[in-house]
Amino acid sequence: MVRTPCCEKEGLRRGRWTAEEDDKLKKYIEVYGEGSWRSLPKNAGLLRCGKSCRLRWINYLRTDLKRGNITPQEDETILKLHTTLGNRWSLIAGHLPGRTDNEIKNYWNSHLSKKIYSTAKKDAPQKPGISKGARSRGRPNNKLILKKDKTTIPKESSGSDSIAEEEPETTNPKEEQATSSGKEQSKSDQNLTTKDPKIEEENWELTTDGEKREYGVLSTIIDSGEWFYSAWPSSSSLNSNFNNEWMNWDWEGDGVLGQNVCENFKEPSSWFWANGNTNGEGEECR
DNA sequence: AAATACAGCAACCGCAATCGA
DNA sequence: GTCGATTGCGGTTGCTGTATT
Repeated sequence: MVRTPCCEKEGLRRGRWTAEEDDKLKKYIEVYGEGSWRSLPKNAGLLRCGKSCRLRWINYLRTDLKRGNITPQEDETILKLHTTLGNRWSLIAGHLPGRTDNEIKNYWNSHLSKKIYSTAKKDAPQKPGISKGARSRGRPNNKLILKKDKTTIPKESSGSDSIAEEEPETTNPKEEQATSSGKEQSKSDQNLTTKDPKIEEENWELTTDGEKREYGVLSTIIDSGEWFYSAWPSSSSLNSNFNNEWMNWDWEGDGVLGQNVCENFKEPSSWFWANGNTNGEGEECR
């Protein structure tokens, strides 16, 4: 089936919007309301694609938008939500009134991902053969990964939100970027030439002495029985205490999947992040 | 001062989901 | 149930301003 273009491209303007165009769009929507994006440009006297009009309105012209820099509180909220939601920017934006998914996505890509990535790189033990300069403009897959074999798969979970979010191993940067949302998961599934891994996910509440501190997602690969934990602590620390067993977190980046190096891995009951503030420990298990 | 590199972000593109006839 | 149109989302591109050499 041939895709129908969202609008005819001929004669339409592209690129940055002018103040005049903004004004036309704003006035039209104020009178007639949002929607009917396909017919809107013609009716409003704009030489733009309807899709472009919608984007411009949603991201910049809406009156309920909050302008200005992301605050430290918002920064922290984005980090925490990204831990559990992944790259589902619209969902994250839903928790930040006045912010748009595009804004948050840009902020993540230009600020937070770098911040986290540099912390991980600095703190994590270096693997031989990892080229530090290998990553250029690509987006890192900055997620902590914990792997374990089938014998220790926990049976119970504290949540049931099933989100296909993670692929266990990808070396293609393009694939790595597409693993963070359910939608993108299905997208990349379509592109896989090998067997698709079926992943079951469980939300875990990370606590210390009954105090809720953080969330993460425990993903189990059904076929292989492998499982791994994916989360970002707000501290970006690479260590965690797991039933008093110190674990060494590695990170997935530059196409390298990290591994857990501790023995005696037990079913989790309580967690806390060793972020250097909440405790003074943080030794790695080697 | 000019050239180059880099960072930030607005906008575009393609795909999937949803809607409605 | 099917199919085309529309909408929404997330990845990516490329322009622009700023920093560095």
